[in-house]
Amino acid sequence: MTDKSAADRFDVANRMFLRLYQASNLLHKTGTRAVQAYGATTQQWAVLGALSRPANRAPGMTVKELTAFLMVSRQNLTAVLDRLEAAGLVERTRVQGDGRLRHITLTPQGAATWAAMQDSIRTYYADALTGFTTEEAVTLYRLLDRLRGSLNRIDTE
Amino acid sequence: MTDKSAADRFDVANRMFLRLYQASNLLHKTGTRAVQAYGATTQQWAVLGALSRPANRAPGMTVKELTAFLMVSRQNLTAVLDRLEAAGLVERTRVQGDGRLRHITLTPQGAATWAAMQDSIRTYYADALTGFTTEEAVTLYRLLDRLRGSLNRIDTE
DNA sequence: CAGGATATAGCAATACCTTGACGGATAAAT
DNA sequence: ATTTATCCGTCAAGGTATTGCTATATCCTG
Repeated sequence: MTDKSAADRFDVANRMFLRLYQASNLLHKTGTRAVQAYGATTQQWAVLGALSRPANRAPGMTVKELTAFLMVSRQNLTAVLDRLEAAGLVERTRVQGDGRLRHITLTPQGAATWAAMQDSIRTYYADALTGFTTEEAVTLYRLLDRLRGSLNRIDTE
Repeated sequence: MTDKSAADRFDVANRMFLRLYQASNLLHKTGTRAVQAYGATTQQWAVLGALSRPANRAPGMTVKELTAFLMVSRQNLTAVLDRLEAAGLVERTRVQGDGRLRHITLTPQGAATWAAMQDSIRTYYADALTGFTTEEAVTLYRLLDRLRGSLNRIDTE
């Protein structure tokens, strides 16, 4: 029956989005606790992680690139960067050739902090994925990636 | 090799949590936009949804039950309930037999608003799950449910 | 060179989320 | 009956997230 399957789909969506909401809140709660010894939060962790990737390590990333990568608003990211800059973990430098841009780079202290955080992050990931096979984790990643894609489509329409 | 699979697992976890972070932000952004005509947000939507379930419709839910259901702090929920109460959508009433408790119930206006929101919610769910089979949505729900469980275990340890 | 698009930045308003601490009212246990 | 525990609200501080508006550069195109 079409009615029944439509009702099922609605019910599944309802439960799924509630779990997404709960899991996200728990991620920030437990994740921030995992790195609080370094004075960081999950969002700051995400920014440091983005900047520490080999391809972005040397040249840094512009604010625009960071907002595109993390999918957050510029106004929100500015505040996070302010805190990271105040903590001495990140630096904003003007770009030669295009004065509008500022490249966000890790400071030596930021790189050291990121390196020091790795053990805690490893432990956190291991704890969070207890009971998950790597294949299941990959499946979850792919489904979340597609959901992100469809939500992003809704957003930019 | 143990090293290789451990590195893979770390990498998968890293990508998966970034997608969770992004999808969650997009959920609140696009979801709130979907119900903003009713003056609601995704969190208020979640509260109204909890209260409108048949089992909880008549007696209402205590603050403690709501915080357990939504997995948010009491202090946070109080503010959300204040806004819903100010909007006339929910009511706090003292419970006979146990004066410590307050039952949160939908007002007639709250029930009407919830009913009116259903079309927008249906459309939103359909849009968000475009490209997903119902089976895939179920798989995502189950994986998120397990992730929520393991994060909750981390939280309460 | 003028005009439009881009990039950064600040300010304001609103809402959500956490932790911690304090207090009042009520109920349960000793 | 006194102590202990539970439920709820409040105040405070810190951080994250959105939208909307304004401003200041800079770059590119016509």
